Amino acid sequence: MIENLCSKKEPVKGLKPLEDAQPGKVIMRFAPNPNGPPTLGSTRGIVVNSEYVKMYNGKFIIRFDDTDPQTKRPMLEAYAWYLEDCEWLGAVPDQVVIASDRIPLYYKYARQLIEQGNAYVCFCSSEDFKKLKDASKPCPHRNTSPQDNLAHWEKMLAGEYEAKDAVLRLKTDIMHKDPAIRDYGIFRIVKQSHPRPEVDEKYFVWPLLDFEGAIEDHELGTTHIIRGKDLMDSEKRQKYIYKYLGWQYPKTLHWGRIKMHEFGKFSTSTLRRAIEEGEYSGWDDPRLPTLRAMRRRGILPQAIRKFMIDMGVGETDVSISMDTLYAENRKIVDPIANRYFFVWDPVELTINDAKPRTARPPLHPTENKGYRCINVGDRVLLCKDDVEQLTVGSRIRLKDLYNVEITSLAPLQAKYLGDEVANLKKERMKIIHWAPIDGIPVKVLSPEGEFKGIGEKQIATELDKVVQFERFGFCRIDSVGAEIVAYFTHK
RNA sequence: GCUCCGGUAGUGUAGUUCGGCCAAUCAUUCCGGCCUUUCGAGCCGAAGACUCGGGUUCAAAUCCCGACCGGAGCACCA
Repeated sequence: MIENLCSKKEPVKGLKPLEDAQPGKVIMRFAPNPNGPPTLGSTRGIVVNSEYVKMYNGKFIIRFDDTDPQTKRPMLEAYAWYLEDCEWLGAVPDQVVIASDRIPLYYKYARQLIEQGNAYVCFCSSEDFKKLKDASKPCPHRNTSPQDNLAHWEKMLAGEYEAKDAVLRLKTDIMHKDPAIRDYGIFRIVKQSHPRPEVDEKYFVWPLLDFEGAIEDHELGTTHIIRGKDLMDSEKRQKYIYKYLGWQYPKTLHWGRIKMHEFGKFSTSTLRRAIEEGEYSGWDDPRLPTLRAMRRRGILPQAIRKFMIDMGVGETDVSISMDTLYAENRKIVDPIANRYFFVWDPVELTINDAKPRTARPPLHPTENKGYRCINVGDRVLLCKDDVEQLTVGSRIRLKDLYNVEITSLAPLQAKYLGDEVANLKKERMKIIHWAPIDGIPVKVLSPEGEFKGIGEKQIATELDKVVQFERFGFCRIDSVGAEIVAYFTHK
């Protein structure tokens, strides 16, 4: 009873239940065109689809919709990138399908539709057809007999027509009130080789998305489709195919556009060009919204999953800030990241009367993870930013070392003031971090540019881990050598 | 031009299906305070929204109509 009263108010966490979802029977797919690496945008499709499949103990399929060798030409490496990134995200597919391997299957159904009189080969120019279509008028080829259409189709397949000479259209309803639905094209001629060597120049006739997707969704047994709002019309179009073939259409869900504040509009093709021109270092340049870049920067897959799942499936277009993703990541990373000193734009400070000693700052302020050891003589390095705040007489605390008082600015010198930590606040002493003069050079690559400086030698033990450079931010240690390269994660 | 979809705080999101329990959820952001040998974390507090106008109703964020705003489709792209 009491539970009843309280339950109504409880907010539903996670994804909402799927309509008509039978546990164990749900089949969903993520269908990218591998014409570039996965980005944060694609990630939504990977995470949400795979999460639903997990919820219902179903089957998750990745299907490469790579049926355009020309305009949105697939990139050979990207097939593997998608699989890698899916695995990283904890969304290992139960099945992988490549559309360009299954062209004969599409031909089979095309033939069936032609024989039924539900598809016809159209020789209109696209402009002419559009005019007729917009006026709800059938084109002259609409009434061609199935026999003749079949003959034309065979010629298409044999390469006897050139690109743009002919297309195969589905007969829908030329009077349909929505012009987007009327007799749309399902196959066109593209005489260009496919990037996959297995396919290469095998085909002259390629299916268009609505056809390829419709056939595959049925063949794969897809029960639920989640796709962008921009493909809402696809459902209306594809239902004609399903009707003609006597199939049952999957349940659909749509989401709006997702845009990240920090990344303006970008398309895979413009990014690709910018990379080729050297504007970016590669697809994992920390300034890019690709998953590879996120991974390199130390954004953890769990954070991305949570971020995407919390966003849910809404038809509203969303424009979201990376801060939210960073907040999720910080929650995960903060308790496990070891702390280190990294001094950018270093300036040397000499403590005239200092005795050598070994500083032992904790690896973590709250977790009991041990200490790091830094040997200090009579000189340390400070950040230029901090030094600029100093005047002769400034008293500062060198974090986890000792207190000093500035005695000279140029050269920068100080005198030892004691180890006492109790009165720092009372004396309003600023606590600043430092680095040993024999530290290791560190370069940090961040979306805002590069930071160069010196860090503790022990950072070299953290390869591939996310650490926190105190008073700087979290970073992933990318490579270790004479110089350490780190990728900035977030504050 | 034709067609479709959406509009809850700065940003996401819950609630909209089957009107009342919504003076509206949660998170993030921002601000204030506490704590802390990091400008991190933690703790406490505060601010902040139903696009507008009509209608139906005892009662509307929720239903209807209109306007406005935003997005999308009408490709031989995906």
